[in-house]
Amino acid sequence: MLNLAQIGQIRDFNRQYVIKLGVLSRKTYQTDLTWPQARLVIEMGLHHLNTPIELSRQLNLDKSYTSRLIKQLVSRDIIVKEPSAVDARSINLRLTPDGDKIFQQLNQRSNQQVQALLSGLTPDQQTEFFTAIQTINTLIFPNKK
Amino acid sequence: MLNLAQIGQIRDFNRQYVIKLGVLSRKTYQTDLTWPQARLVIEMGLHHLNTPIELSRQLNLDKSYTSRLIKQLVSRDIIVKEPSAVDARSINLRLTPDGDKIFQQLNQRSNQQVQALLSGLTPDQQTEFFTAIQTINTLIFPNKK
DNA sequence: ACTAAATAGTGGACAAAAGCCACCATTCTG
DNA sequence: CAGAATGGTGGCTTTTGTCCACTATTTAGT
Repeated sequence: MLNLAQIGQIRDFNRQYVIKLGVLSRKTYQTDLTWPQARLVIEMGLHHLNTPIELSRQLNLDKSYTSRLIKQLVSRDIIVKEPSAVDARSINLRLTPDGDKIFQQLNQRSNQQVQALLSGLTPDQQTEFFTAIQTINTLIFPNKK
Repeated sequence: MLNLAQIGQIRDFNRQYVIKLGVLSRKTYQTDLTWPQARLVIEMGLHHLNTPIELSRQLNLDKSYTSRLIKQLVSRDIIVKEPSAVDARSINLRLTPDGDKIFQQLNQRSNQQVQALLSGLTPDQQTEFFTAIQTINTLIFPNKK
């Protein structure tokens, strides 16, 4: 078991890391999207989540809020709604070509942000960083394919 | 240099970790504080930041917003303002005895949350986790005492 | 097959969180 | 000593998020 000083260090790290990532990533890069809108688009493009309920669960957002965000994106021709073939209560969402362009843009800039974050490190240090992330990932989020 | 797949894994981790910590930590445990208020109290208790400007910088909050949060905490006798001896523009903040109790409570529960997060791991895995956090910490936040 | 519970989505109303701007007072800098 | 920078505050607005109620469908139990 870890002692209190160690727990404290973990919490310190957590606070700092969250703030740092928040600052870095809350940018939406000339896409005219708000940050929550961009989160939806990124999840759709990256993980191919295509129902409102999946998105709201993944992003931990209220489903009515999610519904409104989707509505905003639909009205801007970034995503489209289609009826679900398997569940009449549900809908399938799809990025439009415009939406996909926006996703590509967000995705590319996000990659650049991470690279910038690591740009002060040597290649060896970057690998060390990556390995540590993998370690934490498998320990904390074990149920991943 | 890391390749795109690795960058992608890091970003995946970042997103998940931020969401997880957000969910876990946004609780203020019967303290009747809002989350931003609690953040201020924790920073004060933990790092002894005692001016509004330090707090706003550390938490990355707008200074007018910070000012309002402080006002709320003062009105609830959780912190007090005192004139600064060294800079007449500034103020010193201090937790009242009540405020300190609240801090202790928040702090203890936050520790328990981290412990709960790690409770599914063996002691060896917990140590592995801690080491990985330390690695990332020193790589990303090198300028720490 | 039938009913009750659970689930997906929506909208109204509202609260919480945060940002922008202008301003004052003080301190720092050249 | 003038001008720039800094710390703090308040007005005002926007963004973000929550709660609740409701409809339509699907699932589970019997």
